[in-house]
Amino acid sequence: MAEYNFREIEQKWQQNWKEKGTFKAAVDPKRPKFYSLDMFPYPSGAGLHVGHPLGYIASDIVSRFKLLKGFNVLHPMGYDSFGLPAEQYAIQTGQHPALTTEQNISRYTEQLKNIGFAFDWDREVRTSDPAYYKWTQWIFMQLFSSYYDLEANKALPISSLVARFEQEGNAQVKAVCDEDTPAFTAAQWKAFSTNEQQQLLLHYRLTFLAETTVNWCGALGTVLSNDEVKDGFSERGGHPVERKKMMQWSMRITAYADRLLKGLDQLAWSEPIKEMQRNWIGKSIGAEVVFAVKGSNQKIQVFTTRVDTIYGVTYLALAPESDLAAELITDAQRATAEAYIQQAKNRSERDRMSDVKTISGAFTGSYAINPFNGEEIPVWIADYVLAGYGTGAVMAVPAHDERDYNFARHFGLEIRQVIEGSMENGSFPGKGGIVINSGNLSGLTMKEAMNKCIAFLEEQGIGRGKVQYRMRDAIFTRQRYWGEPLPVYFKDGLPYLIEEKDLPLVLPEVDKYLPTEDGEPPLGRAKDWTYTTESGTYPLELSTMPGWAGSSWYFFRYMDPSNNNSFADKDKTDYWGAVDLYIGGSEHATGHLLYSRFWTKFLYDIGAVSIDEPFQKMINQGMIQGRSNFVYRIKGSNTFVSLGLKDTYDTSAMHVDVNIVHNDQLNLEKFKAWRPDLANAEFILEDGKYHCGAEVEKMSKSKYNVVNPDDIIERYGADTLRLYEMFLGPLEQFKPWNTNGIDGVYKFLRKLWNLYHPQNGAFAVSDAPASKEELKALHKAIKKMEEDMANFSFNTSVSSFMICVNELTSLGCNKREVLEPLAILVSPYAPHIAEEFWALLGHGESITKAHFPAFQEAHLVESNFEYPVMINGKLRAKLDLPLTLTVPEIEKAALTDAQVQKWLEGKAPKKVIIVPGKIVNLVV
RNA sequence: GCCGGGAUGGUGGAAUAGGUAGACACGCAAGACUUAAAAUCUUGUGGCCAUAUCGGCCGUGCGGGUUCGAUUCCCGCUCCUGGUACCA
Repeated sequence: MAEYNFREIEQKWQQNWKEKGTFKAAVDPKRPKFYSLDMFPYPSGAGLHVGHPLGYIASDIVSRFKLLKGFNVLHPMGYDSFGLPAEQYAIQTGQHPALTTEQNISRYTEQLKNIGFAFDWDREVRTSDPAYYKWTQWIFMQLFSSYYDLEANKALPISSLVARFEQEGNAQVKAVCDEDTPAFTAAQWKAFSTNEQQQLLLHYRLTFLAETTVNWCGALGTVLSNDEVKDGFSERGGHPVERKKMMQWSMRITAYADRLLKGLDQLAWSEPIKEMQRNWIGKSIGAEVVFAVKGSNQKIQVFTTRVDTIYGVTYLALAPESDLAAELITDAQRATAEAYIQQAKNRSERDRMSDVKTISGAFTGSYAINPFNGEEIPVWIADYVLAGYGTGAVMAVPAHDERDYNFARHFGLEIRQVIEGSMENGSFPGKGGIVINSGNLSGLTMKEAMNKCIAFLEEQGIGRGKVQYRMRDAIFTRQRYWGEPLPVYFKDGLPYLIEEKDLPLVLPEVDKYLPTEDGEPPLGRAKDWTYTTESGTYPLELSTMPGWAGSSWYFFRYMDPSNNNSFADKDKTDYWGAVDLYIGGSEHATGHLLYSRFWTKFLYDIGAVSIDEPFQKMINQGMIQGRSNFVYRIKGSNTFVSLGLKDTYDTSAMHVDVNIVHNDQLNLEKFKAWRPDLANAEFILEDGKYHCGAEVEKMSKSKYNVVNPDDIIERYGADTLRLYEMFLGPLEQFKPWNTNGIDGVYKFLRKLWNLYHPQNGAFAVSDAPASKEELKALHKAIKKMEEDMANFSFNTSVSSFMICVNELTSLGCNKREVLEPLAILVSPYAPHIAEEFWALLGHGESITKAHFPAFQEAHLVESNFEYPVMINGKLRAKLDLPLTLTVPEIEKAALTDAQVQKWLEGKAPKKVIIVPGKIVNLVV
């Protein structure tokens, strides 16, 4: 083979890996394991673009590096194949989502295989495969059959809870349950009907059916979770979303809030992602205080983080949505207050969010009693109070809270300072100050006052210390077709699990993928969507699971993908353990990454797995943005002006396909062929070239800036694509895609090829021993690669390969002693060409079975160092000196140097700083 | 508003236990090869000044500080970017 023929080489080795099963992983207790995982993709109809493989290439490099280091590597790939786009497409075209999904998966798989990943394809999983979702349904069943025990601080079987109820009722049971769970004795429990008992158990189950306020998206006909809604619009499709009360399945993720929070400390994730999760969980420590209402037996419960400022409370504020607000309105205030509630309700979520500045509210006419000093304080309705957080009521302390302050100023309410400090600039939180004007709390610090207040509240039975979370329980149902059916049937209106032997509950066929005429989800159209038990035939649940169900545990399934008796064999999950490296986008910070942690902790609690955090180390790759190119058309003509001249004409910019532009220069022939109306286009050029304008935008078809990896591979090969994606910049950084530098990487591979093919393209290596310089060039690269692997700094490794190859080329190196380790070194980045070299060098086995070359410091040891000599902070001379010199010897050498003496002008330096092996610095 | 991340040549980027700023690559320019183009190779390439030589000055978003020495540490800003938001 004369030239570097990447097409032939890459096809050959991809075929070889497949035939030999090179990347098959298997449990092997003798070798240390390494689990390298990518966030599996949703197979969209648009196919893979160059942004997708970025993270996969990085994890592939790490995986191949770990193989060379002797690890047993698990590196799988699969598809998150349930989802909205396939269903929307089904609604439009009638094509079954399974078919669309199948086609998209084939396309993705083909594209991925072209890049030469070291995936064990035998372990591929698909969340929409019944053999897979059988176990998603099984996990759901375990959640339904469990409750969270606060004493054991873990999930326990619901049967043990029932046993306790039979013994002692629920008064002493410390478990996570709904706020409105009634108290009952053992005798009462036994007297309840089965229905009543089941109803009560739903208050405790880790997945439960309850009326919840949900994000309803009418256009999509389904409920969405908070993280699927952005600014009042659906994340997919951008349709408006409204708040609506509906019967929904929920997951009691809040039971795990504290463990999810604490677990973060042990994880090697980036600080921003951990911080996002902390904010999302939103733990606040405070107190619940009950205010009596004057002349009524109504009570107002508030949550506050600053109970120490209780003497500064000058009004209470209720959310307009709260039922209590409506009840507390007196006749005198009825007209204005009810009008206000109506007005607040009519304002959409979005209005309320975008318009934060306007202060509005209404007085109810009622007064509450401050339990600490008996003061009467007015009760207001205010839309800055959110129904969904805490109790939907706040105690307002205008002196020490900015929102309360603004509200009080606006409505002329009292502002009473209770923390030492200056009110000159309005309210201040005063967290470090001393409490004043507060009866027996005066003189205490915030912490002391809080403790005293909480003790008082608990003693009086009118409140308690409380931890409040921002995170809500996760809604677990979607009124859609293309998802996992819930393994639940209804008897007397109450949910029951189907039997485990009947799993999987397979998604039924329907005639259309739309809701039924009476508004039921699409499964309402299925024939015989019922479940038969000994006692009769009952309707099955019509909703399906959300997109995050299948992705919350897929990392376990890879360990044992075809097991039909359990979701994964315990011996296997014990061996592979937690993911050692997880690479994916940061957009899943609060969704997928939180749900996966939750399910893993639950599976740990029930003894199904031995780890309680799924992802030990995570790297978030930055998004690849599009880089659009523009041409400038003279208005009303078919003439296009090059970038530099566009302002001398009256032009309008037009997006041009980036695939017919190279290094920002337009290929005129391809441009004319691009669209029929451009066939007779004319150009005004600069220096004979047409320069295009460029801008960074999102990658999108309409902007003609989508770059497909297949095109790059066709032109340069997969090894070039892999190297170039890494060379583009740090993995975690957001960066626009542009192919401007790709030629350099391609050139590098050809130079590398030439090292092994020195004359007339014929392969030849010499067995002569390598020179000192040759070994030095090699070992510099080995050292750099090892360091970079530890820091996930892939771009700098590519540079170091280039330096190494440049040096070896100028040394004319052709020694096996250097070229053999060099092939191993580059093999994680450019596996195809490396395999080819390895075979040419006479090895029968894949290069992935080789050992990473051992770095030898001895090859880098220098005898001399060129000292920079700085005089008054400026570089003035360089001195080549032996590294064995002592500090006084270096000083002497520096001071006698002619160049240095010139700058010293005969004066003796005031100060001499010498760092051996680094620098000489003289101060005059 | 709050919480993160960032700003270095024409471009992507490199260098932080403080120690020669601009590695590597692209682009550009000049040259070689060629009928020509492509490809390839060689040389140069931060800015300004300079008798264009010796060389000098300025330079890592802006303004200060610490230090013999700061892209790196500290203080105060500007801009870009991600997340989140009337969270009590």
